[in-house]
Amino acid sequence: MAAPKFIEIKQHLTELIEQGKLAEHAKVPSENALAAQFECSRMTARRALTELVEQGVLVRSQGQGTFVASLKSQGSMLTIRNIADEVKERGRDHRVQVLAKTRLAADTEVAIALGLTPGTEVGHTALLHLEEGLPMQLEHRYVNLALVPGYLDQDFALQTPHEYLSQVAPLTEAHHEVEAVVVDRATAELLQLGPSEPCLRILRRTWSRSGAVSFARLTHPGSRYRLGGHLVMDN
Amino acid sequence: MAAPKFIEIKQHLTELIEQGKLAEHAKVPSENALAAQFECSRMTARRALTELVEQGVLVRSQGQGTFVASLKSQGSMLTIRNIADEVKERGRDHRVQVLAKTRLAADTEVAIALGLTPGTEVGHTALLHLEEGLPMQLEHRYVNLALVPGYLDQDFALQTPHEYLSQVAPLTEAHHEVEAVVVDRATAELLQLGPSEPCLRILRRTWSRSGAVSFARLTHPGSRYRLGGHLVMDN
DNA sequence: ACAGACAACTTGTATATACAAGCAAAGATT
DNA sequence: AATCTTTGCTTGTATATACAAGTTGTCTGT
Repeated sequence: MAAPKFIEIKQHLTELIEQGKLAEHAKVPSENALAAQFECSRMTARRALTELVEQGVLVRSQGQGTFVASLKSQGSMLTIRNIADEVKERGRDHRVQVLAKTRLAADTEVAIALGLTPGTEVGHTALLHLEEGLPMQLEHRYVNLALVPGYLDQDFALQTPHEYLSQVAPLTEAHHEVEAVVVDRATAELLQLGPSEPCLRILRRTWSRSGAVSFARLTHPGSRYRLGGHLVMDN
Repeated sequence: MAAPKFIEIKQHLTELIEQGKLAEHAKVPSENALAAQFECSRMTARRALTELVEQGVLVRSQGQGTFVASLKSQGSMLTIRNIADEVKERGRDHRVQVLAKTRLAADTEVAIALGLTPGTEVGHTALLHLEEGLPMQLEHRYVNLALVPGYLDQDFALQTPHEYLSQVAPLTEAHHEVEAVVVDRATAELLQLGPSEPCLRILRRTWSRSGAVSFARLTHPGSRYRLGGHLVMDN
């Protein structure tokens, strides 16, 4: 099945940039030129360009044109890391305790995050990730079983959800939010928090081609975890 | 002069959410309903909704509708944002209180962050950023005066450090870290925190061509601020 | 009471068209 | 040679229209 036209145009331009055929700061074909080339309307071409602008790939200016941006993004905030890999890169031991693995009816927050009707059954896992025997992440994850029917059959002590989902529903898009929170007593005990210790909470939704696959709540002890990010402008 | 219609619709919806007339997870009027209400085309209403979705204010699902996402303030990890712009994009008023503006000798942490010898004099500013009169960021910033001699001559009630530094030392690289922290009593009072409320702290170092320019500690009330990020993989 | 069909609603994608506003290049005038 | 005007290009905003795809509610038949 053919992708939408605006997706084709986005992919085309992204490939030109990746292959060096459109260098940084180079002028990109105009909306009219792309419309002619792809035999679509100017508004369809415009949508492709607008989305690439929002992704930081292009920049544009009324009257002047559209240009390849120079920003390249790196760092753990900008990619979706497998937590086992993060820990191993630090030369540390990673273990998982599987606390729960059930089907349950999606509440409103989970349903909206996954684009489902509230009450729809989803797969839910609760995992405690340990680094050198010390808890450093409590992961609650909700997965759309229509897209990943085998999710609850996996042994997540042996393979992280991220690893499994990467195989069966490769990531195409992610949205995440980071906040500082105070957690409930049970979570505080699981994570072995100090008194009044805050947590860093990451809400992460991921999509594959077929739709929203996973909604994860990742909770880290504030004293033992921080996120890093690194932006480089190549000028 | 009137704002574009799609901007009016965005502001209208943002106000409803802020005033509590549209609660978290509430259903938002449909594209057709908004088009009728604002006497515009469905595509214009759609553009307003689409942009609010991209800002993380709304979430939507084909066939189900459009819903209010989280009410927490959001920033972006993917770009280095000017906080005044973040606040204004939410249709909110941004003010700055200048708490301190001095030269001081860099301690070890600051010196390392800026690539200087401890004891070197740097420019230091302490600013309280307010959104609708409510504190939402305490900014401590240390700037290398060798690279930006005019830093302490600026009026940061009128122009944020980010805006000024963008002019005189354009950003080429940034590194940041995000953590959840408990702050000292003075900071808690400045930010008007609730009891035991944690904070989201962002440590941000930025470089221009000539070297490390700025080291900023940004502290946000955990109850009123979260960071968002959006990744798209073109596979 | 339940299941299936259908209608009505929603968002998603797309096209054609029009005018506004900004910018740059070319041509005309001084 | 310099300046001004005009033209042609660009992006920005907007509308009308159409069909696709997903969801929900209602109605009908069993």
